[in-house]
Amino acid sequence: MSPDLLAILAQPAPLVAPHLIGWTLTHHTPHGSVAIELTEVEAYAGESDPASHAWRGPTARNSVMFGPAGRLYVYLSHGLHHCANVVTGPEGEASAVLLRAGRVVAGVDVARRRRGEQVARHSLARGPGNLGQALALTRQHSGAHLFDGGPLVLSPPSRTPAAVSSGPRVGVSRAHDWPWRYWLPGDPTVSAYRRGKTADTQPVPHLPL
DNA sequence: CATCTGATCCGCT
DNA sequence: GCGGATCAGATGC
Repeated sequence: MSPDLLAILAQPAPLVAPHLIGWTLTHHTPHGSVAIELTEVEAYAGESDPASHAWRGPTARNSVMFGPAGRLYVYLSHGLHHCANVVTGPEGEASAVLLRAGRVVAGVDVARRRRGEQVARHSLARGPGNLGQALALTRQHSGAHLFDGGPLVLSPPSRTPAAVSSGPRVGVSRAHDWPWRYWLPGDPTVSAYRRGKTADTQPVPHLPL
C-alpha cells in the first residue's frame, strides 16, 4: 500500500469515511470476481461511540476493529446478513467504516447469480446486507487484508467524486443523529434512509473537519 | 411513500 | 434471555 493511502486510512473513521466514496472493493473467488464502487458509507468510532460494536471495549467479535487499518471487519447482522467495514485509525483504537452501498462495476452476472436474477442492477449492492451478499462475504473474511495481494482488494478512484453529502446514520438505536453517514447525492444505488427507533439523547460530537 | 412485521442467529448481559 | 450497524413484502395513507 502506498504511503498516502495509509495516511488516509490511519485517521479516525469519521475523517476517512467521506474519502472512501468512489473507492472500489473487489473480491476474486473461484466463481468469478465482483467489483463494487462505493456510493454510501457510515463511520463508527470506538469506545466514544454508543452505536459502535466497540463501545463497551474489545471482545472476540470486534477485535479486528482495534487492529491496524486496511483490513476488513465483517459481522453477522440479525442472523441473516453479512455486513462489511474497512478498519481505519491507528492500531489499538477501534474505528471502522461500514460499507452501506455501491455500484457493481464488474461481475454483474456473478453478483446477480448471488442476489437473484430479477434484481435490478442498481439494487445489487444497495444496502449493507445486499453489498455483502453481492461480494459473497462471510465472517471468514473478517480480518482479511485489503492491500496484500489477496482475493480482497480496495483501490482508490481515478477521479474524486464531485460532491459527497452527509447526514444521520441508518437504523442505529443510539446516537443515530451523529451525521456520520456519507453518500453520493442523487445516486440510485444509495440505500433508502430509515430513521432509528428512539430519539437521540447523545450530544453530537464536534467533527474535526 | 411511511410504517410495520417476520425471519433467524449470535454476542453480550 | 434479549435485542440488533438488515431486508423484503404487506398494509395503510
